[in-house]
Amino acid sequence: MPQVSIKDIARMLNISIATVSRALHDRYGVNPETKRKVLELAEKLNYRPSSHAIGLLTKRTHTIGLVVPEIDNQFFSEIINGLESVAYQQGYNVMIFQSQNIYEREVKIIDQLIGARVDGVAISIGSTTQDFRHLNMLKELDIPLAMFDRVHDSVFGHKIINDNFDGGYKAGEFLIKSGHQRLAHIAGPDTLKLSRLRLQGFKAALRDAQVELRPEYLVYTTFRLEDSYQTALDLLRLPEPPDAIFAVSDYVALGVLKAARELNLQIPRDLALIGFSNLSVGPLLEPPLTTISQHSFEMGQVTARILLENIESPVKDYKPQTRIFKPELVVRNSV
Amino acid sequence: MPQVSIKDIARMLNISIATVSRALHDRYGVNPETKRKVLELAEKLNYRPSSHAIGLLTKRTHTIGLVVPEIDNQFFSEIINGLESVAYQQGYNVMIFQSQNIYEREVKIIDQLIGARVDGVAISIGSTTQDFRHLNMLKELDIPLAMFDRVHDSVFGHKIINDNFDGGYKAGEFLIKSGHQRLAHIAGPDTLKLSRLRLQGFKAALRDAQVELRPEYLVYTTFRLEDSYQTALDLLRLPEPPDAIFAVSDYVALGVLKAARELNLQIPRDLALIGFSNLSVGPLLEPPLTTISQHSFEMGQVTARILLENIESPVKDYKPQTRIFKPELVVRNSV
DNA sequence: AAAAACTCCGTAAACGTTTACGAAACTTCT
DNA sequence: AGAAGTTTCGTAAACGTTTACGGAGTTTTT
Repeated sequence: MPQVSIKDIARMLNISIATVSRALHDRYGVNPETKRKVLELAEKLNYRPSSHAIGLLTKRTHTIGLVVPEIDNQFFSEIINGLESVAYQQGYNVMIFQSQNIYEREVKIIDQLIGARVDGVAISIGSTTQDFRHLNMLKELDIPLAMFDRVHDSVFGHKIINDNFDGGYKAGEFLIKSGHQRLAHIAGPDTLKLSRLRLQGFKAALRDAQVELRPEYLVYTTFRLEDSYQTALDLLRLPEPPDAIFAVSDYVALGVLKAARELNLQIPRDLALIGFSNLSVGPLLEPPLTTISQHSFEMGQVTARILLENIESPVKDYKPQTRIFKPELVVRNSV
Repeated sequence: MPQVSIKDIARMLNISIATVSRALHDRYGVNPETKRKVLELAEKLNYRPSSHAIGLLTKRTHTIGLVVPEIDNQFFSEIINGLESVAYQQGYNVMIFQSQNIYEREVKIIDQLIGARVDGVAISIGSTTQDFRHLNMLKELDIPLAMFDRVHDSVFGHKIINDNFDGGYKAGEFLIKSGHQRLAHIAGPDTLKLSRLRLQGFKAALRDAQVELRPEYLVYTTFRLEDSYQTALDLLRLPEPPDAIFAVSDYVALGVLKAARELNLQIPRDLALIGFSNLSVGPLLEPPLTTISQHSFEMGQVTARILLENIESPVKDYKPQTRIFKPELVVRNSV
């Protein structure tokens, strides 16, 4: 049998739908006997209220839409968990979508979220997105928006970000303090703001310590393992290779690790290595990977809090908030 | 300004909602001029159809609900990606939920999915779930159900599973073929069927090769890294330690790796190690991890296909299908 | 010039739910 | 016994959309 509605129950019990509704909601003024019958039948028929009907009527869905580039990325899945933990606690539920870094898909997802009349949207913008109209549309529709990690200045909404500059700085600083001079950086795509900032922070640390960054020691890669492995290999095969590498992410650092093993380089003896993100496998690598940690779970929590506060407060025109998280150096044995 | 409806557009243009609806859907019999005006205004006002209204009316949502224990688990996120790829292609979208292996949450999610009137449900059952009424309810409500990886016999629905017995068998067989005799197994919780099956397969391989499995070489652990590390440590500190370990998962194998390093054991010289799942970091470990691979992406695709076929076909009482995937040995250097 | 056909559009019902309003029926008070 | 209050319930509108049906107005046919 298909889904049962409040109408069906009313008909079967020969009462009105209003009474059924009241009984189900434990409202005042309904005969205990009637109520018992309603609840019993509802239970028996597996009645579940239609969120469509309720959403249509109340214009509230108690749902927030969450868009990430990809979920098979520990950083994002930790953020998701943080965000969900807060949302559930406040009686909201979370619809998760992946943009796969494909612009068209991101737009389509946003359209769907608008269509689903979610109460708010949290997003980490895909790397290929250049046009932000779909996001700014949310403001016009009075749908609160929170961006995390991958944000953009031209978009109206809350921003919860990492201080990537600071992370890069800390990485450079630590490598220098550990006695290294020939520092290299394997950077991420220049189109990504986080790549640029980590690089800038790194450069600033070298400048402050008056350490030179040789041009050939600054190389770029994508986040694919093959690429970072190849890039690292090229870097380490230079006539005069670096004695320390700051990798833009732990994933990339894994590529370096592989390349170093290939060349029979001992880490940290021959080469110091520091990553970024604090992957959970980090401590289990040989050697355990020194890295910059990003408070991902907490970022998710804060994103949810800011968004929910915005949703629950009746203010029409909200002031976007910005929260910046300072990354943290996690010292293990790779430096 | 808040969300615009078809009514608003009709009012502004002094036409009826029916005409607006027809114009938007490119239906026959609407004046090109009128149509132009409608489309223009809809575009200008960022009109998006309410999925609630449509869902209410048509009883179809083109949405499937996906429930996994956790997404920060590569196996599941690969399945999700496989499932999404097929679903999107067929014009469906996917709502992802995490049960966190908490029974109450799983029930609540199912209730929500019923309330949201999704067209179908795909689930990997949480490890703590003992009561399956919430899942069997789906059948009563004519909502197609597909279970993947963690299924249960008493639930009516499609089943897409791994042959975990075969995986365990292959692991044991390979270790023996590689010349090892003192084989150990670090098993997962006995409550999980996949743990029991991998163990049984492993045992069968030993039996077939007439290799003894010493009682002290069979130990249990959870999937937490700390636990598997400790368990491995205890195992390797036995007076006569094993010379080969089959770990119930790659995560657990990581714990073994750590323990082995702690004890200065060389892998594969002093100890052979084989995992299960084929984590993406596997090839980057030292040594690269031999493992049993599970075709996760493909499992997701098949789950989607079976579910969608069921959804699109008008058959009322469907026959549950079962698809069994054979895992595959991936030989690297840890054996 | 009337009939027929076609073009374009509006009316209304339906989906499932909540809730304001009001109306019976019953109980209590004076 | 009538007034007043209480308990219990039903009516109806609204949310946004699709679609069957029918009705004008216009064009074509005979």
